Amino acid sequence: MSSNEFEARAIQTLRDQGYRITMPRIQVIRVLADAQSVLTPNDIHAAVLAAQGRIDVVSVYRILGTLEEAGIVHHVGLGQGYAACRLADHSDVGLEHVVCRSCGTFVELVVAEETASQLVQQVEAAGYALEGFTIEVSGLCTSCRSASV
Amino acid sequence: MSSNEFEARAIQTLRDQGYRITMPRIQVIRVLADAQSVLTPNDIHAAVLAAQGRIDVVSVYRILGTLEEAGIVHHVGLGQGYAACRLADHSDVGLEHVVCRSCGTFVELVVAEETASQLVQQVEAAGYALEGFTIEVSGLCTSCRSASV
DNA sequence: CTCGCTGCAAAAAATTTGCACATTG
DNA sequence: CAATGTGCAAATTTTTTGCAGCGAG
Repeated sequence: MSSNEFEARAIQTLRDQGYRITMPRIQVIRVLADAQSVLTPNDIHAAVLAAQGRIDVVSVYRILGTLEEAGIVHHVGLGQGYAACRLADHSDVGLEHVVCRSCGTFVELVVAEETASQLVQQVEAAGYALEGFTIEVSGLCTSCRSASV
Repeated sequence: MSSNEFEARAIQTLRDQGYRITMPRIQVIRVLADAQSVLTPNDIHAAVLAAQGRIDVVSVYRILGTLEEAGIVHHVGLGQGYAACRLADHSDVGLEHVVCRSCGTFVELVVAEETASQLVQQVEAAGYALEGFTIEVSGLCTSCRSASV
């Protein structure tokens, strides 16, 4: 999906859900559409200003909430919290958490050869009502790698 | 791994890496070991106090940093940031991000039938130096579900 | 005894809230 | 025009930093 397609789609989605189409919203959508990286509310605010736009940081927060609710953007990083590594070895592929949105309870799983859909089944079998599913892989991209940061 | 095992292992790990074993550190480890949910630094601080312990929030922050570095705890949620949903449909299994630790660049992938290890290969093929891999599944656990929160 | 770690104090940054005015539909 | 959304001001919360003293090894 191109940047323009994303913008058009996002606006349509907002409209469909009864939200108003306003300049601040368009500006935020545009910044996100063009972004090559994950942005913080602050980043977005700065980007709008840099593009000769005008917006308050507070509005950025509120708009992001709206966009998230409308399913237009993702909040990368489910939440902020620490969890003890209960599983002995997760040096290889990594670890997996099932986090309850309401109480924060989590379960750690080892997933190496299961597919995502199998994983979903397991989670549901464990009694969780699934709401979201995110896989975040962190590392260094090619350019940062060569810059040896 | 039981709560006690976790504590013992964590202390050994710290010792092995040349860190000192101090009361504040033990207290934080103990809270995390007993926790049934993901905790914020604030939560941890409160829990230590509730257990008749004594610690400063600032120390909690610093200790969490140490524990994370030592591989004893995980920081759930790779970071705070928003990303446009570029992929058309991710209503089902979810979406996946590859986020560069340094510049925040990300790539969104669709993963339904790939296994985690296959995914890792893909990521590496895309030029990323893999550092961490987290799958976070969010939903409602059984008890919150019945409480219909 | 020495260096690392902690507490205290304070600054800086991030996020939330209340309210009057502007704007969309 | 009516209701929604925004900006501004300010409070609140979260996180970071500097420094002197305590305590683990």
